[in-house]
Amino acid sequence: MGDEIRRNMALFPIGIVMKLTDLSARQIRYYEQHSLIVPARTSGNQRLFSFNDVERLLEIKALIEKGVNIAGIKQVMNPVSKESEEATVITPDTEVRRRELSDSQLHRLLKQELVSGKRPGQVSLIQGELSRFFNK
Amino acid sequence: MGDEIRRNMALFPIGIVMKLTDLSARQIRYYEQHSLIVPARTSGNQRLFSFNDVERLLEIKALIEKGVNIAGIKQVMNPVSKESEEATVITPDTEVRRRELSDSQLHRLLKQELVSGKRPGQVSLIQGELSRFFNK
DNA sequence: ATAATCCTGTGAGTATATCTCACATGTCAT
DNA sequence: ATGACATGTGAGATATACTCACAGGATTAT
Repeated sequence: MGDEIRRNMALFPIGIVMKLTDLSARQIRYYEQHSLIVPARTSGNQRLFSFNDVERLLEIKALIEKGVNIAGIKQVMNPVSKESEEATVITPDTEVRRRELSDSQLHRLLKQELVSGKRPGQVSLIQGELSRFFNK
Repeated sequence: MGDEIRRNMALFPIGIVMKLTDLSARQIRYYEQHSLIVPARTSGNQRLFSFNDVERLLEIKALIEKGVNIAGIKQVMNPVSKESEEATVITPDTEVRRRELSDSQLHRLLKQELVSGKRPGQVSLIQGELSRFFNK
């Protein structure tokens, strides 16, 4: 429960996300334009991405590489939740809020199957990939 | 071992670190100037901070708030190193360190208030603070 | 008391990073 | 060939960050 809270905190500018995901800025913005991700913004309108955003981007990338188009990705991936849309932006007075993005396990299972070709229950490649960056 | 590698990955620009630590850019740069932290740089010379850097900054902040000066913080904290093992090298600032060391008042303060029950560099309280952001 | 030192604020001027918008291009599938 | 899709690229503007210098309050030393 409390586990996932900070994964929603907006931390990274697009430059870092580009390196983390090996996607171009154009691609990242394009995916946002199509509501695949909804990164937070600074007061100056700069995008700020959370761990969850990076995870989603890695999933998106994997699907793209499999030839899935945007519409297909929309079908397969969890829709961006209301809660995620108001990602936690860090401000001087931010008291971190508790929120839980818990629903649509069905979507998650579908996504995992499509992405990894594995049976549900297995950790997806993508999640494993992201964990290489900050979990271990 | 592989555990710590990613904690050392440069991810955050200074603006994010300011919010995470509630330190001013001036302070952060000043601490770097005195080698308390050594953030990475982008190709364009922008600072990039890792989780470890943020952790160190939170430790530094806690010490500052206790009235410890830079020299004292240097004494108490683990030296910055790429490898866990680092030889004690005599550097140009050794002289300064020695002079500060002669301040028995400071030394006693550090020993009593900061290293009580702990080994230097293991500031569990502060690490707990960082975990509020990422681990929970 | 005066001087020196430490730490942080602030401003100027410059450089880097990111933003939006528009147009171009390659790849498919009609 | 036409068109939709996904991405590249460039221009112009804004935001963020950089270094350097000076200022000043608080402490510490002379």
